[in-house]
Amino acid sequence: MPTARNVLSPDALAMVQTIAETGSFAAAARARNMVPSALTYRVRQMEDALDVLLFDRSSRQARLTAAGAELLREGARVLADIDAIANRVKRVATGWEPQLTIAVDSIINHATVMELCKDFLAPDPPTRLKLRDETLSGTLEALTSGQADLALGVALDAGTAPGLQREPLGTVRFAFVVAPHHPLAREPEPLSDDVIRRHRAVAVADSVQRGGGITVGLLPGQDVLTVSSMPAKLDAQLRGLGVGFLATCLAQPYMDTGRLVVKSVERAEQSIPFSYAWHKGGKAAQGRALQWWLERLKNRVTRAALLGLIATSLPH
Amino acid sequence: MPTARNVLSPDALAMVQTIAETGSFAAAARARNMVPSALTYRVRQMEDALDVLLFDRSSRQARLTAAGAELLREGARVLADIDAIANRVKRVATGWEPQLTIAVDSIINHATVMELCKDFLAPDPPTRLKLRDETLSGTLEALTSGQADLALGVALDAGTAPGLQREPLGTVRFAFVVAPHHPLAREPEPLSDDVIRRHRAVAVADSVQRGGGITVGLLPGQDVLTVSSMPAKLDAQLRGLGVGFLATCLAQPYMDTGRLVVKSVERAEQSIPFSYAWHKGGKAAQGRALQWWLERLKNRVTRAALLGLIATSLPH
DNA sequence: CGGCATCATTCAAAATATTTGAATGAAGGA
DNA sequence: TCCTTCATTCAAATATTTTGAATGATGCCG
Repeated sequence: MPTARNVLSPDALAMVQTIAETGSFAAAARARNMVPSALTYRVRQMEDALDVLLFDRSSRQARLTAAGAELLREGARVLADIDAIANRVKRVATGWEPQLTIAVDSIINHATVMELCKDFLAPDPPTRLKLRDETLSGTLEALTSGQADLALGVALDAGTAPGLQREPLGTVRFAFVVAPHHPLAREPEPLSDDVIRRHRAVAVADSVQRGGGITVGLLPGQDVLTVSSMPAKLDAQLRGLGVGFLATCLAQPYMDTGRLVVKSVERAEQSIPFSYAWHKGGKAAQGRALQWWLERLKNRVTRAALLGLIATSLPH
Repeated sequence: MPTARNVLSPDALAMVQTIAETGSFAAAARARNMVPSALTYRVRQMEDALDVLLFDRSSRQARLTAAGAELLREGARVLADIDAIANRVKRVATGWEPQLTIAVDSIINHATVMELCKDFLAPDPPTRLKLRDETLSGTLEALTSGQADLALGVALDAGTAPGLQREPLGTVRFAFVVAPHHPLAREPEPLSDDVIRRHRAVAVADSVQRGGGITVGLLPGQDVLTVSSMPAKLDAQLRGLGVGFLATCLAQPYMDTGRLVVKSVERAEQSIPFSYAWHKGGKAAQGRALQWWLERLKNRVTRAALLGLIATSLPH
């Protein structure tokens, strides 16, 4: 007793295609190096399993019924799927992961990440790439929760989790900067906490999904404008909507042109080391995609470019 | 020599699923009423065809490799597709079309069409329904060009094509109406062509795809605002953006509340009969979906509702 | 209209593929 | 260490598919 799952093999669907293309059972049998009765037998098997006639045989050449035409149409898509799957399974067996998810902190230079993606994807690897934008403790959490395979831009004091490997990217200096038209621009230095507290701060929202998240650099009782990334924080401060620390590498072009002014403050100035992290496991446990990225991240210039410390010009 | 197209049958994919779910070859064999060696043989066939190991056999229970996991993941979708196709082919064989396309003129009452669609789709027929909005000669052309199976709202003087069947929906009266704040509202009646020509007309664009299309009711040299449907024409005239004829059934609520004013004109007033049309062919050549619609369109109340001559309350 | 080529099918035999069941070696739990 | 249960091997049994000859039907061409 044949069932649909037994007889609707890709080869059977391909046979229906050949019949439609050649116009007759006889021609299709010749094209497939079969004897006509074998082809008749197999079509019958399909018709029995589906309990419908796929072909109208009242004329000399058998013609597709409406049901047969429907099977032809839908079957073409399944055929393409199967061929793609077979190809994909074979390629994954070579050691490449089906997918690699990278959590990218908003401090990380976006253009550099894109350049790396371009290099990775150029030889058409089997691995699909997925980027997730994160901020603050959300970057590491994506990794520890298993939602990401690699995290770029983890602050070194952001806690430690067992089972993770880390390597340093470099250190980012933060400066307290304001727009030149902001009232704080005219205050005598160094600025005290009391003076700063009277003005709105610009803060980046933590992208963490579990727990309360962290806030950085806020003074008690201070008004705050919350944005979703470091570039957005920069923009808000350029517009004089608020004040706060910015990575000097990010703010430097604007400091050079006078659109931002550095103010010295009584608080300790910040200088934070960032790293990248991935799950522990020897080289044998890592897919080739992750190995590719870890290899590229070893490069000193790449690291600096990711932190925006130099212009994007990666070595190959 | 097995190939991917031979061995990646839906039944084989289902077998991989059972192995993953039960956790071992032995349990999967029991679940499928097979002897263990038969299952081993079939897995081997798949592995040979794909030239990859789908299972790691170094432990007591065989475990999926990365390639095997990929096949499991992608295979689930193909399985669902195949089952849906088998179901669909069988239902199409019952006489229902895979798809029915209806061209609906913009004079037709939209809510009534939706009510009919709802009734048609309620018993979950195999036929997919596709509506196309058309205007003027585009409505009939969709039918004659084979892009629609049924046309609702064909003007009776819109030409005849061989091979079509027609039935009347009813007659729509058109009145020349203007917004009360429009300058023409204060002109003495009946309005001559010379007076009308000085004011912008609102015209509906013909949706026809071949040929130049037709324009209705424009005077030579008259300014025109072209919109895409009768409801849009009504809206433009309510806003006093232009003037022209409107179906009285469409304009009546606004005439009653004084938002539109009827003006008598020297030109002959329009009263146009509309019909619906489909391809010639006896009942045996029509799918059951088209038959359903033709049966419903025989009803006198349905016809009036489609022309907006009565409120939408269809008999079942 | 008749003849002929070619179509799809039937049928039984041949060939091939799949399944069975017993035996074996290995993993892993108590 | 012993025992259960795992996956595999192997040859025989069973099932399925293919073959090839014969047949009846369609439809083209002279």
